[in-house]
Amino acid sequence: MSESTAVARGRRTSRPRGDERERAILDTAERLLGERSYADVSVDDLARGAGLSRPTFYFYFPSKEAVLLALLDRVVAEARARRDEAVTAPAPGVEDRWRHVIGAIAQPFRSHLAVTLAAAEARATSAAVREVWNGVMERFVAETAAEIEAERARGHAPDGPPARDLAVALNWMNERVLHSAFAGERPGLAADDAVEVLLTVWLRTIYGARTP
Amino acid sequence: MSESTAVARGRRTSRPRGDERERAILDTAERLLGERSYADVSVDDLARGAGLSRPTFYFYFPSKEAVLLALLDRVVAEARARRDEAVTAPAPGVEDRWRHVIGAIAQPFRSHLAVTLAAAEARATSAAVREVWNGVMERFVAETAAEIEAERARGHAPDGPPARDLAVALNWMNERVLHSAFAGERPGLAADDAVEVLLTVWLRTIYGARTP
DNA sequence: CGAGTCTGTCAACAGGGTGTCGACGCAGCG
DNA sequence: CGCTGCGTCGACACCCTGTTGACAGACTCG
Repeated sequence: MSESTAVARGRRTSRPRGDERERAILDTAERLLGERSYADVSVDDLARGAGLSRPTFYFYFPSKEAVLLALLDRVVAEARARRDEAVTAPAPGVEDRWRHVIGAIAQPFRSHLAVTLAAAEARATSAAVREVWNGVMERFVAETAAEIEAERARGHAPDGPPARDLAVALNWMNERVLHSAFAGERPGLAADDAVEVLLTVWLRTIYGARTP
Repeated sequence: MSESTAVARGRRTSRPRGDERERAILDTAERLLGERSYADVSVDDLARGAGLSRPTFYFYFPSKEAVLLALLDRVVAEARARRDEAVTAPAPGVEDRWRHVIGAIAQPFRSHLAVTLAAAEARATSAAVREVWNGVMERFVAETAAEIEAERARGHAPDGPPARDLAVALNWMNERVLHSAFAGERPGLAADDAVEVLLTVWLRTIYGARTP
């Protein structure tokens, strides 16, 4: 897991060639995934798109899945970074804080729509993708749970089910609702409205009422 | 869409044979899907499991997908029926009513776990499965929205975002959380706790507080 | 400066899946 | 009794994946 960053191919005295082609594959993948589904993009498409033969593709990546994982890693890392930013940034109030956290996570997935949708599709069959994805969710859940507990400790949020259980429900909700909004699924929310609706559910669930 | 029921194969003077084999394929599918993933079950497995050759399988079903749709139709129909029951059944209070509705929908999907997980997997690639699934969700959402509006009209539920938007978020949440609970994904809730946690989110979201 | 080694490349193959075609047997029916 | 059509399957065409083995060019080190 977390291939891409781990693939620090050793000494590269004067061989920019390899990196270029790896890049070309990655770029081709993101482009093609914008046009058709993950299942409909073959290794051959990726190779040809990057100007090489299929066997040569396998020199750079062990599979189509690995390409997606590399792409996904970048998006996931960005989402994590944005969330951290939003959490530490000063906010005028509790409501705005949560709004920014939810929006910060959503933003990278929205702007890399092709990768997001491909990952959601591949997750159904690829254990590796599922692992990365659930790892991200796990972290969001743990952080959310801690934040809810802090609010309860401060006396701002009422008691109720275990904070972690609520965090699980809320984070999975966000994942599913944002996915359906981004993919234009029906039933679904408009992508621009989604964060505000989700925020309402979060606030009411955590604080027992919209205005804590 | 909705193949199975529509496949009322015409006059069958004395040919119970065909129905038996169709049944055998369906049974084999549900059994095999309990053992491995949808992707790992081939048409050949289905055919052999039902005691026929691959080409003969195609006499009964146009594809593996069609078999899953037939299986899914039954589960979906049951979920719809259970929900209708729960809605009309007398309930001691508002909270119990919602609890029974959520639980009623969850139950058939839980007891036909293999089909549920296979459908979730296939939805990623099959437009037909997605259509059936989203059709079910659409109906649940519409009904939920109407129920929320009724509660608002009665003065029991506070105003807020459009009822339909909340209904979309809540129903997708249930779908995703129940799926992860049933599949044993992490992060996830214990299958037995899930309904109660979801109920809390529903009540707080709809009524603004746990106890309306 | 030439032998060795490493990166990069691809034609050809093996294997497994899907869906189709054409032949064939075996009912019931006129 | 011979026709019609359901049910059946062997064999085929096709597409996709991942591997093998041979080979070219460049750097590198004695």
